[in-house]
Amino acid sequence: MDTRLLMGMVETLILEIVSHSPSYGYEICQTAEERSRGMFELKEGSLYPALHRLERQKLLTSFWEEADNRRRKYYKLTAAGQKALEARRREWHQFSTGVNGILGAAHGTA
Amino acid sequence: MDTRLLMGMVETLILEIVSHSPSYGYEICQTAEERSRGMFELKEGSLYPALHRLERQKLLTSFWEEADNRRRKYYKLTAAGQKALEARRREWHQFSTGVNGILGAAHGTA
DNA sequence: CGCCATTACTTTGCCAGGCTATGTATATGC
DNA sequence: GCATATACATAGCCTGGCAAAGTAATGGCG
Repeated sequence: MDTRLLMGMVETLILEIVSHSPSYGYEICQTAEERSRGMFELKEGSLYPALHRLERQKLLTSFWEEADNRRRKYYKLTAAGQKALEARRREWHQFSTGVNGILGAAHGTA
Repeated sequence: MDTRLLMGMVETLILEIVSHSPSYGYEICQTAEERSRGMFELKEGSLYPALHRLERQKLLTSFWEEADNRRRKYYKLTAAGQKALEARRREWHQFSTGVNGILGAAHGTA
């Protein structure tokens, strides 16, 4: 898997995962891996900076919580984050339609 | 359209377009735009360097040709290029499946 | 005939954002 | 005690898309 493909998608995936219920970095990684059936292993060096960017952009807010004797930084979607997620969803849809328009053409590949 | 999404796809799109019949930079741009229905406007600063990379990797070969009083550098797929294209096709399929596994989940979006 | 748009290729340099690697800290198990 | 898993953070590398600028030839228009 060429990780370059992930460019620009990491934030979208985070927004999506957090949109279901607040989550924290370590768990977001695992969720991404599970829900993509092993396709995406978000690396710490991509994940945490992305979370910080999203928070700076006010698409996420964070709060620390103690559970299982673990200190965790939970992130939850803001209203703006919800809107951004919807926009990114549409963007992904357009993008993949565009790619399929090229890759799929004259191949019956669908 | 977040152009970051294109990361890593430009080469694949070029391989695909050239696979039908040899083409040259300017025409590849137009083909990409048409076949993606205006989604992708490959920029010169991405296109030409990508063509050169692909040639260095021996996935494409080039030849100059004069037509319509225009000097054009045509590129055609090599056997290795054909294999690479198939691999990238599969990669794209996996990637988009992975993304849809996350974005599509619990939304019936498909 | 001069000027500009279009076609056509190339290259420089910027910058976003993925990754590796490293560092910190705590809990649990052996 | 020490290794491993959990958990967060950051510095620095490197890829590759983009804007912008340069080169050049063609053809149309006034």
